[in-house]
Formats: sequence, structure tokens, C-alpha cells
Amino acid sequence: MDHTEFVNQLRERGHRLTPQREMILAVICDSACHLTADQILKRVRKRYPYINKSAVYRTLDLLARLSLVNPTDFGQGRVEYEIHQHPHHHHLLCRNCRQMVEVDERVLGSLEQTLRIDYGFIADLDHFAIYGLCRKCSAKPEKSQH
Amino acid sequence: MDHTEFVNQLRERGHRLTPQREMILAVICDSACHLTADQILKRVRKRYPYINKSAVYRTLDLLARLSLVNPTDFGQGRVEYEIHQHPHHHHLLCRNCRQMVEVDERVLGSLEQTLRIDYGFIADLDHFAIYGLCRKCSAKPEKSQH
DNA sequence: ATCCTTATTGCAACTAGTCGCAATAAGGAA
DNA sequence: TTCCTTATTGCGACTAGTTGCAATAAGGAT
Repeated sequence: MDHTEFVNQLRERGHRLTPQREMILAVICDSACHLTADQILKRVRKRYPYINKSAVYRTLDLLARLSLVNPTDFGQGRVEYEIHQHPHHHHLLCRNCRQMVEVDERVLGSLEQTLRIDYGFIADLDHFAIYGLCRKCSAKPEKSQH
Repeated sequence: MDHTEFVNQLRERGHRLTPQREMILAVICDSACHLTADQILKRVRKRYPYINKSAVYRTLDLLARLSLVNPTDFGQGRVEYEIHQHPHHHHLLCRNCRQMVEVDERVLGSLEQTLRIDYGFIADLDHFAIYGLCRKCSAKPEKSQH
């Protein structure tokens, strides 16, 4: 995926395009999967070793607010970023085997609707992963789950 | 709420009862609302100034694994603990006014069922808060949401 | 091309939480 | 009561992420 459209988005919405931001966006666009802030920092440093980690955190924060990247909170302080995609998918994370399953966004559709209609609450359901036990691990006896 | 039943639970499940653990449980039982690890540490220190923060984190971890306390991840690294209660409630957190609304656990019942039936995934839906905009804030124009 | 405003960066100090390891003490056995 | 095993604690060093502030530079105006 080309990152020029993301760069344009940034400019169009009144934010400055700095070399740091451009490099961070390029790294995220080039990656097929989720990246942690630290992985992004390390990859940017291959091109420009002087980049500061504050710039990375602040840029990721901005890109998330602009919905250009999507952070997913996997709990235990693990947050991973990926380019914002449609249709969005949610993440089921097995706490036993650590395997991650991606599910269609429609799975959370009725929850979103219930919260909106019954509570007037416009929920943002994209930002967390759901913990639990996957099909395999829930079938196993407790013992093998160490 | 008395904490002796929680202390007994600990012992019955083969864990040692240390003064540190007893004090941590007492603090959580005495509090009507959620507490962060740091708040718990500070309150325990009023009784016993020498307690170490590692002990607090490790105890909270243990109590959560035993389902005696319930940690809720509010995102941005904010985790708060409360005594495990039935029926459980979920947390809706407004990202604009920071107000928290508690909703009945049944609101997430059909999601839990869908994940179990369609994906064989036994979800633990108690551990996170749902971000979004509350009724008041979603009605306001964007401006006042600074 | 130069200037100007102010958004953004780098830095350094800070907070929250984790981890390995040696010392301690809980609680069962003798 | 004393001993023994080993779970638990305290410590200190570490990681991830945040923040205030001075220096820098993006990009619009002249």
C-alpha cells in the first residue's frame, strides 16, 4: 500500500509533514502485520538513526486520532498499530496458546447498536482485543493449559 | 464487605496468607470503588510503610487469577481493581467528559454467545472498558469536545 | 527569497510496571 | 516446639511510555 494518500490526509487536515512523520507512516504502510511502537522506532532508525522515541509515540497518537492507523490494545501494556482498513476486523487473543484470530467487524455490530439505542453511547469497539480461550484450548483439560 | 472469606479462599486454594496479602485484600474490600495499583500501595503503606510495590503487583495478579478481584483495563495504561462481584457489570468510559457508566453484564451476553457458537471462543469480557462518547457528549457539537 | 508564527522535535527526567535473584518466612511434618 | 521445603518478599535494575521545555523547522505570508 502506498503511503502518499496518508501523507496527503495529514496535510489536508492541517498538520505538518515532517520527515519523521513520513518515515513512520512509510514503515507502517510497508508492514503487512501489526507493529509495536518499539518495532516502528527500530525500523525507522534503519533509515534515520537519530529519531527520538517521543516523536514516534506522539506521531502514532496523532495518526490514531486521525484514524489513519489503528492501535489495538492487547492488554498487559501491549499495544500494536496497523494501517486503518475497511472493513475493519476485531482481534480474539487466546490467553493459553497466544494465537490470534481475526473476526469480522459485524460480529460486534449488535453490541454497538444496543449501546447506542439503549444507552445513547457511541462506542469505539476497535481499540481493544478480546481475551479468552480459542476452540482448541477450551477443549483441552486444564492441565495442558499449564 | 468483610475480607475473611477472601482470605479463606486464598488458603483453600493452596496459597500462603502473608500479612502483605491480608493488608492488600483489606484495602480493596474497604473501598467502595475501583482502585489503581498505586492507590492500593499508598493505602497499605499507611498501615505498613515498608511494603514493596512488587508485592502489590504480584498479589493483584494472583487475586485476579483466582477471580477474587476484577481488574478493568481503561486503556492508556490505566488499570483499576475492584472486588469481584455478582452480577458483574461492564464499564463504558466517555473519552470526552471521562464519565463512567456501568452497564449490566447481560448487555454483552449475546456477543459472548456469538463468539462461543460461531468461533468456539470462550471470551473473557470482564477485563476491558469500552471507550466512546456518552449520550451528552455525542449530542454536543465537535467544538465543545475540544 | 526571506521572514514569522507556532507546530513539532529532541532531550532529560519522570512514572508505571516487570523481572531475576537472594533473603525471608508460611505452614506442614516430625 | 523445631525443622524443612519452597512460596513469597524486597531489592535493584530494567522496559515502555509520558511530559515539560527549549531549540528547530514547516509552511504560509510578504
